[in-house]
Amino acid sequence: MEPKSPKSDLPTLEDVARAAGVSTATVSRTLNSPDQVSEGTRSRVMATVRALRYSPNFGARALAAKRTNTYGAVIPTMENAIFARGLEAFQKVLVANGATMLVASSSYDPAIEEDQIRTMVARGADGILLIGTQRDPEIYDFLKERHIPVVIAWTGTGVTALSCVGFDNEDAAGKLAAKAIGLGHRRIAFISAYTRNNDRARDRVAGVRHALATAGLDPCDMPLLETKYSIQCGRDAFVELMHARPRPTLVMCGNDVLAAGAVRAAHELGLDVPADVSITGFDDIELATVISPALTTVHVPHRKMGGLAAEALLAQVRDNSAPKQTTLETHIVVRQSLAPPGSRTNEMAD
Amino acid sequence: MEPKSPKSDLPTLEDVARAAGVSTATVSRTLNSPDQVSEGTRSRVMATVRALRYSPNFGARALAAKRTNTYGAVIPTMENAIFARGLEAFQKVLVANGATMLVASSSYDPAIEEDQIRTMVARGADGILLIGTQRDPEIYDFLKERHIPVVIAWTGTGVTALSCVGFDNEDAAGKLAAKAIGLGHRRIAFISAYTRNNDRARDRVAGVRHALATAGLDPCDMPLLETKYSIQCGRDAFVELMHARPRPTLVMCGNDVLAAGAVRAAHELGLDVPADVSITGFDDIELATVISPALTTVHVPHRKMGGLAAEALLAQVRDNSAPKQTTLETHIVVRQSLAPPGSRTNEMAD
DNA sequence: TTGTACGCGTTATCAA
DNA sequence: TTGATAACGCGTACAA
Repeated sequence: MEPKSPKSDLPTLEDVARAAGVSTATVSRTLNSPDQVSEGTRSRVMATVRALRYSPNFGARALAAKRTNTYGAVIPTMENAIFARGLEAFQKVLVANGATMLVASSSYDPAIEEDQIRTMVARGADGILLIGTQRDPEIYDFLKERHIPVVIAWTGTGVTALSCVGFDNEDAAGKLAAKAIGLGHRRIAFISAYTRNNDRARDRVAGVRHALATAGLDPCDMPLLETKYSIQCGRDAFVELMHARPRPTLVMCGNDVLAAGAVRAAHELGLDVPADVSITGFDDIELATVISPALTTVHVPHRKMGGLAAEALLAQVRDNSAPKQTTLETHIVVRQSLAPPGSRTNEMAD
Repeated sequence: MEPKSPKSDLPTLEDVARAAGVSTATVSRTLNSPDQVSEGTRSRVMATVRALRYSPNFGARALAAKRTNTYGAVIPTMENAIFARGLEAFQKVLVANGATMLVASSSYDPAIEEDQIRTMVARGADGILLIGTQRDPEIYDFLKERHIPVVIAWTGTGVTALSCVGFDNEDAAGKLAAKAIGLGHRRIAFISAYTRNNDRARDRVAGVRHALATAGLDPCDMPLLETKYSIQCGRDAFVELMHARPRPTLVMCGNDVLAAGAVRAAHELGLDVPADVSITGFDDIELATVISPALTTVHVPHRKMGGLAAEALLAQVRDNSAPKQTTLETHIVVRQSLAPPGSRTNEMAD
């Protein structure tokens, strides 16, 4: 072993202080609360800072200030457009406020997620963004014990002591189902993401069932398939559901990705969408607009959610403000994939 | 000001040491290099660590060890599937090695990117992942001066002193163009992402031009439109290109997103793809398989790139190994959007 | 407005 | 194998 990491020879606060002919305290103040320093010294110090290309040492700063200005985000995966969007917005707000983002993904695995959360804490995250409420309660105690503010996104229900910014998955899915029922659909099938560790997915199923019951239909009659998050899986599930006789007139999907797979499968089976079978999605990602027919789906304000989550977290950390629950509105986006059952219209849709 | 952030009352190394009846040094060793500690004390210390729910203080650790085990990734945007994939893989490898990822996005803005890079450094990143080579040379000096290893991804050309893991954008685009020319295409147009701060985009254009020249065609004749990264922009660009007479028989796109927009525009114009006009993409993201016709495109191993980038960075930081250039292979994925020109079974073109 | 001086929680060197 | 103890670089009462 030799020079190792000669990260040394970098100027320190003291170097700057000496060069500028002031104390380290003054340099520190100049950097952190400029208005406590007189115009003259301030500019002199700043000049020296630039001249020496000084940059504060992160560890030292964190140690002394007990704050890292770093926030963690633990999400299922970045490869899902809805989280990518949310994260991007989360990060932008953070940066706009001089903070930085740590990211970890859990692959929807609760054990990994817990690990990642602990890692975030160990890495000195000042606050943490989590997706959904579904996890071992112990982890919440852990976070509380360490006074780490948390904001939960993508779910707006069932959260009390924590900040959250989300929407009502159940209600949104229910409204879409109600609309379809109003159109005349009775035989409705559902393709869902795995509900085991996913409260959002579960809520969406529940919403549809509720709508069914409200319409006097038996929710238990609804064929339901759970599967992984991928186009291919949506495709396979759709094929399987189409074996039922009589066939469903509508296949609702827990998200747009599954719905895209369903649409493809329909084409492969020689079925016209929506003439032979209607399909709906959820999320309203770009994908929904690109396939044909374009998906009727539920629009979820992912970016807004990410941005608000960051603001909520920052408020808790910087202003020590209380946790706040925010519920955002969703709305149904009507496109071509949903039509009344058995409606073989000609393809001149708008 | 009041209690602020009572992040106190957390156990420290010293607390553990006292409780376990050993010195702080021993506790530290137990945690960081267990094999330097005897079996007996080790288990005793570990027990106390668990009992006290001790977790090392990040700032203190970073200050003393001069290392954060944190790596930064500065990318154009997470909302682009290719970067999301790469990042996900990058992060996974990092986690597998006990490290954590910081993320910042630049929105393709060089000034913002530079800022983010500096922030990463200020946040104590041990190494940094950058996309492409295109940036102010000064920033490289800055990084070198601070001994921060860098790995550049998405480009495999023109890098010498730094680690990189990428592929030959020019060559890949050239091969696809050559294939199309072989199919008989002569009037080829190109829709590119803005090339101004994007070496990948520029290389792809260059590759096509080169293929044209090789085939005895004049590269300057190729209509070229630069636009933003979005389906809508791809759509608009395509419409504009189709005003030319004679029309191009093939519109190549710098990426799959633009190509998806082009395909949509073709439909809107009543043009059949590929009978009336062929379209190609680049990247091979899921989108390419979902639209119809599915895109003939260039497959780029985004995940592999991200994973290798992490390994390269870790190697440089932990083993102080030398920068390494890695070039990955791409290949053409043949789907339905590219066919010989005028291959409409019957009917004449205007 | 500025300076002094201490403490923050670890790591790592050196002895024992 | 273990223990003292000196850095590490900065923030911040407190004093001037």
